[in-house]
Amino acid sequence: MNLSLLEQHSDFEWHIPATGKMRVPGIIYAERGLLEDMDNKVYEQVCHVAALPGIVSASFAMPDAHWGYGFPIGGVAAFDPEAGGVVSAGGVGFDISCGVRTLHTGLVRAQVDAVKARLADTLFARIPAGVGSTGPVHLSATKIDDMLAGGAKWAVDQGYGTQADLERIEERGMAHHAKPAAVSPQAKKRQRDEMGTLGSGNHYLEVQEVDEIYAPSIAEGLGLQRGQIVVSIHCGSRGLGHQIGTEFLREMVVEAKHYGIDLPDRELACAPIQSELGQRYLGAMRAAINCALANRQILTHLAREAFSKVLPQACLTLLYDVSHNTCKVEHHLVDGKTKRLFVHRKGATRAFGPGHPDLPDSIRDLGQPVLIGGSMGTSSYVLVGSNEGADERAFGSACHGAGRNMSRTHAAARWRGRAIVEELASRGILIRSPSDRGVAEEAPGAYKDVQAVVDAAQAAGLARKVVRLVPVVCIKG
DNA sequence: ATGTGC
Repeated sequence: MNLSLLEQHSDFEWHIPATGKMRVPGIIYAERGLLEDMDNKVYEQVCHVAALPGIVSASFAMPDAHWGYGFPIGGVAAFDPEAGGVVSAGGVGFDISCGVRTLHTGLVRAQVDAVKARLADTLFARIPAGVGSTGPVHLSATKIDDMLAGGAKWAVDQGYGTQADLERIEERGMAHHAKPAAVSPQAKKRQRDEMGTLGSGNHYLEVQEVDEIYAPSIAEGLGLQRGQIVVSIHCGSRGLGHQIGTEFLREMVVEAKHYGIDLPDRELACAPIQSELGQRYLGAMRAAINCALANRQILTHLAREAFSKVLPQACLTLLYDVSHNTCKVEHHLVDGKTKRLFVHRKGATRAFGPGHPDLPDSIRDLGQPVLIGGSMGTSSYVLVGSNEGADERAFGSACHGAGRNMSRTHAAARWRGRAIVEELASRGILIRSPSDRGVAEEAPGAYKDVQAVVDAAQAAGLARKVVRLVPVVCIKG
């Protein structure tokens, strides 16, 4: 990115003044090195989002931002329905409610090392992974509607997990005001056999060791100690979310001119929040959020079954589950007034600070866990939201992962999946994946340095580092 | 991300 286009406000905050059709400024949180490596497309996309109707405060980008469809991945934007604000399918992303959950296991590293290969093989046999993978659950048309309305709560009611799990999921495991009727038959059909599957791309189930502690008292409060083993699951709403994104994007492009919206880029197709189309998309998107929450809940059940075969002393309890592709209704302070806003986070994590009323009682004083998935073979991090006084950054948001810095095509041409698996195995990290090409596309070298991203997020005041996690076993989609 | 590509 051309830094001469930006106004530097601090080492970690850069502004794009509102010019031309921009209604608000752009704000990018990153240090100089990350910014220099960012595609100029991120700059263009932040500016385009700033031109959408009803946007408030600023168009934000997180330190892991990269070029996405319409909105940058790592983008945050909030819209006021009272001021003609819009909802955008491209602002949520295709993989609606893609997210990460992390589970305690009660195990330490030595216990896993003793059975590591068997654990990897058992998880790989149990966890459906890859393009078009199907799962152990098959849903009739009416059952699908129950799932779309009930989310992880529905999954727990079906026997996949416990009530205690629900406490540690955003919105207690269920998005309200989901409208299964707004989801097309085609989207439902695609999802019938895909519940409890990882999918492909950057999705994974990883066994990790807590390797470093940065904030001892918060780590203790979250139940995290050095040497402990945790499990993280990264996946989303599979074919259903993708189908909903595709269909509404098409409809929003066609309808935009009827609503009098001048699109800076057709990929930013959107509809007024208060319009019929906007409301229908929100209902379908919330159903997809419930699909993703139910999916991660069923995968948790499968992981528990796999652990029980190899390490029966393990007890998998949920630390937290956070979605990073969403549009949510939240109340935030804008120009001294509390407003009801529709906050789009695309490749960005909610990061509420300590004391927020939406956090579970048991961890409210610590702040919301922010789960940052690293690239394959590198570290992941647990952060917590921070309250930087009244000056809440980006509506309480933080980064979501390392962020790509190379296209999938480029990565697949440069690396061989098998060589990467062997190299990681030599370092004690066991990868199991159905796809060599998929592994090559996810080569660690195709991603930004996750440590630089997390350090920038902390320095910018978006969130606070708590622990680092290193991979032991990775089931890769 | 995706029964991967209008």
